Amino acid sequence: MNLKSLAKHLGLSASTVSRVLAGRGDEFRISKETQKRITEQAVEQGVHPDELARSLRLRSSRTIGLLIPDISNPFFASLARAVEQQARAAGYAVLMADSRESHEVEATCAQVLYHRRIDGLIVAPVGGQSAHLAELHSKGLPMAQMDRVLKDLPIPSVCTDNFAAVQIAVKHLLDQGHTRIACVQGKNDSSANIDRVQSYRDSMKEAGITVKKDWIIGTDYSAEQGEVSARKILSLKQRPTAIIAMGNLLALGTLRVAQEMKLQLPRDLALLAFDEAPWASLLQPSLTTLAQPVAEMGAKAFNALLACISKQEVTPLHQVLQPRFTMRGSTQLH
Amino acid sequence: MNLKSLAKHLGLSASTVSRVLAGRGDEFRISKETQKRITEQAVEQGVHPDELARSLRLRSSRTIGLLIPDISNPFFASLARAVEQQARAAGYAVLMADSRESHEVEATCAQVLYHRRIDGLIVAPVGGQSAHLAELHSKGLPMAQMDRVLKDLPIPSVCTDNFAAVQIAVKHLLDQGHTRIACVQGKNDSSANIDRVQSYRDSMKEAGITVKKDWIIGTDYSAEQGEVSARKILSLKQRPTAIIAMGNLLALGTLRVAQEMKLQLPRDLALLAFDEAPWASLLQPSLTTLAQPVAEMGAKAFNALLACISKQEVTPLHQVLQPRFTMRGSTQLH
DNA sequence: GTGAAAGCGCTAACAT
DNA sequence: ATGTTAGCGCTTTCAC
Repeated sequence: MNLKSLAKHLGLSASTVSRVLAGRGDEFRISKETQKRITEQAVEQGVHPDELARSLRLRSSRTIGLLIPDISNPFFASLARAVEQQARAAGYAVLMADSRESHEVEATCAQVLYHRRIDGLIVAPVGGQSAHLAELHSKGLPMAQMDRVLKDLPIPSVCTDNFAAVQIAVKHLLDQGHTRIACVQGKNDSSANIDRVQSYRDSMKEAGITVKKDWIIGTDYSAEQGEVSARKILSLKQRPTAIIAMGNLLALGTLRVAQEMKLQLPRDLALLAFDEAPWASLLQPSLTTLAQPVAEMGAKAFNALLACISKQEVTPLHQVLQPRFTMRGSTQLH
Repeated sequence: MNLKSLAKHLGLSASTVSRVLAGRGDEFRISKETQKRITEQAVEQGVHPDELARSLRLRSSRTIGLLIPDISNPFFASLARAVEQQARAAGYAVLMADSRESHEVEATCAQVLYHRRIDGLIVAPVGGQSAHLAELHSKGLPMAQMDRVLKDLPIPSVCTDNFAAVQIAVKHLLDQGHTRIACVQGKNDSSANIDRVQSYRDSMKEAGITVKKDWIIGTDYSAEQGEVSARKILSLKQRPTAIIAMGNLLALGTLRVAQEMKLQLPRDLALLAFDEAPWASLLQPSLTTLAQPVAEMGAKAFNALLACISKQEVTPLHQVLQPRFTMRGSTQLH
């Protein structure tokens, strides 16, 4: 049952029905009586305008794309949730795609979404390459970036202050007397990771400590890779006494190795990790974390996108949110 | 740039271009030369048929809806990932919505998706109420259910064998000498929870143990609720010696309380939980789990939906997958 | 081998 | 205060 047949059934034109159903009856001075007739019948027959047809006609689908590298990572899952909630509240639907940390998948997904006429795209880019996204942006697709930022593109972004976060982390570890501090890093061309590692280098240099090249290891954000990296780091002759894990799954991988090697935290090894997780406080000892404000990040990214869609200026173009540091037992002998 | 303007640019009709771009050039005996001209120009100009317009014309959007109660729960996040992957491989896009465990939100989301002309809907229902979903189903919307099943609806479903899972769990705990076994349950009108609790009751009865009513507590699947429930259970005068948590977050909540009360696992309390999680093996002691085959569940749900969409019979209507039991330290004194 | 025309269901400009 | 018409971009029937 569609709008046109409802119109016929009521002896009215499709336009009139359309106007009333769009809630613009008064605006077009449709008589109260007609309005009532239409609304009542529409409810009774369960008639709603077909969104597909509307989208085509209005040149706007009120749908956004959400492109994420790994929805099974709790950090991104929470981010996705925040975006979806904001979007729904604003009357937008969300086409979700998981790029699986692959540039190729990211590129094809973005294309597919684009051809489905999304009004805008929120992306947590895989990182490293930006041409495929730049192309869509130059074709006029409104976009916003979250978490990871392709800085060569003039696309609004929202991310955590990764510099500040790692500064806090390193300072904390130095305060605890550590000097051999290592990093289990994530995807090494993702902006988040680049910033984190750079901040680590800066902070270490400032403290007068030479960072050995074996102290920064890792290729992606998975628990498996965390294990591999941690195993390398903890097998060094001069074993580091502290590790900063650049993601919650990396921390898990690192912990697995620490247990396997029977290292006692924080005595034999201090561990500090990005991302708050419900299990962080439950480990023995509990895990010191750098929480990223996910809900805020998701919401701000959506708002930035909304601004782009309505051709407004987004200022600042790149928003940086403060992390929350929670000191727990994994780094602190009390 | 669209198909029509490309046609004009080539001095051809839109029909011809459409046919070639749909890969049906040979079928319509379009000359090889024309085909080549079209394909080349299309690539060069980056022309792709507008999916919105196609959907309208073809009466199929090649989009499915995915309605989930809480995407930030790792179990559902993994499920969503599996569905999205299958869908993409089959050329479908996924409109994702999070019902936040609310019937109202679920109902509105389902409506919204329906009016966006999704070809089908995969839902992990909040549970308890089914009328809002039944309505859409009776309107002809192909549907499939995952994890939780509304058994009064003739809609295909895929879920874990919750009966078998809890049977294994209870048997294991009995074998360890426990008799006062309690449940931290999830949403008590979700089918998964109902089955799990029923199986618990059956198994206990079979073992000749009377289940006290204080032994089954809980209202939803969150860590917070897990805490509340566990606190009640562990404050009973005759404290249960074992707890089965019906979800991974519930287990976390329970653990929090156990730590707070300085209970030593498994000596003072045995804990066994649904859902495998990357942190399960890392806790001290590690957590005994009942893993659900999420990837398989997501894939099978999508396949069932696909069958519905193409009007095929789905048999069996309700698929039940076997859980994987992993015995770890939280239930076992060695 | 290719094109013209109709129509998917809607909305907006232009009637009256 | 409401209707008629055109058109969003595509596919398909029918025509030549």
